[in-house]
Amino acid sequence: MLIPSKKGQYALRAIYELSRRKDEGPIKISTIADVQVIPHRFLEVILNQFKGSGIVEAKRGVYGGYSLTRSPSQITVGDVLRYLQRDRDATACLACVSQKTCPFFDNCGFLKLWQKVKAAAFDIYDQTTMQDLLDSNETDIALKQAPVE
Amino acid sequence: MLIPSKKGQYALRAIYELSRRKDEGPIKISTIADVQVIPHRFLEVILNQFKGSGIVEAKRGVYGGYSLTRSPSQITVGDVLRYLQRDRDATACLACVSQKTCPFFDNCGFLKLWQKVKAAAFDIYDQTTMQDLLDSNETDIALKQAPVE
DNA sequence: CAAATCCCGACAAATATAGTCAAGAAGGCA
DNA sequence: TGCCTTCTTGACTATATTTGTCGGGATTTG
Repeated sequence: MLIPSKKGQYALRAIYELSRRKDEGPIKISTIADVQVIPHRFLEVILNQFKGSGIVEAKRGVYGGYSLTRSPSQITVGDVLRYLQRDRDATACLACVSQKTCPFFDNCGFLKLWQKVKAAAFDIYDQTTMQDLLDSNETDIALKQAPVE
Repeated sequence: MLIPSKKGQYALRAIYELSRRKDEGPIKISTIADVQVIPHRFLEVILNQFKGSGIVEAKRGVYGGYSLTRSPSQITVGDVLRYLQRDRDATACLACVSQKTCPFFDNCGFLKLWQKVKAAAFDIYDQTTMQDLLDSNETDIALKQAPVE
């Protein structure tokens, strides 16, 4: 998974939405789900997994919802993706499909290659903050409204 | 898929094996499967998909088997992975999970990010030839036999 | 012709991903 | 207090994808 699964993309979109509205106080799951077109129940599961991540926090009750615990410029795509994967990465060998079933163990000629690629991908993910995404999206919209001909 | 699935890894290992033995004439599927620990029948399917790729060619009959059509230094990991994916990439949007279901179409803030990551990965894959893998593996083995202390 | 080998399409099994549900806990407010 | 709203939790189901298998057919060589 270097281009995230739907779940990963939902997570990012949800956190992106929270970033967009960081000054509106807690945002309800149902609001995020509506705006970002994510199945409500599934988003519950997803956001719940971010408990303890230090990225979001939840509040129950009438004025409850989710909000960010740090500013969008301090949350990277890498943070989000890594957190979503934390248990899997521990066991699974990123190089071969699985260290147990790889017949070459530490002598697999492809291992270094996979590591290089994963590093390259996470270089990019780690350098991209939620704030960057907000900014780049605004630029896009501006360009569309006043296109250069 | 930027770190290849098992199938992709099988394909690479098979072509790697053909590279190692490029001077031995056609190699039987069953030989490749044995050496590289790949399910025989599955490998049949996989190699069959490379028909028309310009990477390998098959010969039937008693002294039949597979062989490369170009030298290992002219086959990149990118060639192999791309060929394996050719039909999928045509329809599926590499950016969102699928263009049809992505609610943001061409306005998805993440699209450029996925493209960047995919490009970074294929930069590496396209620069890595089968010959490179052969060479690097030999170096590894040499280092193990005479480790620097 | 027979034996070896690839070829082909359909099928089956395993795994991963995506999504749902029901009941509970907690916060806010009258 | 009691009620409404919202997150919490864990189990459950459904769907898609990946990984394989099988039987029989086509080719080549001797």
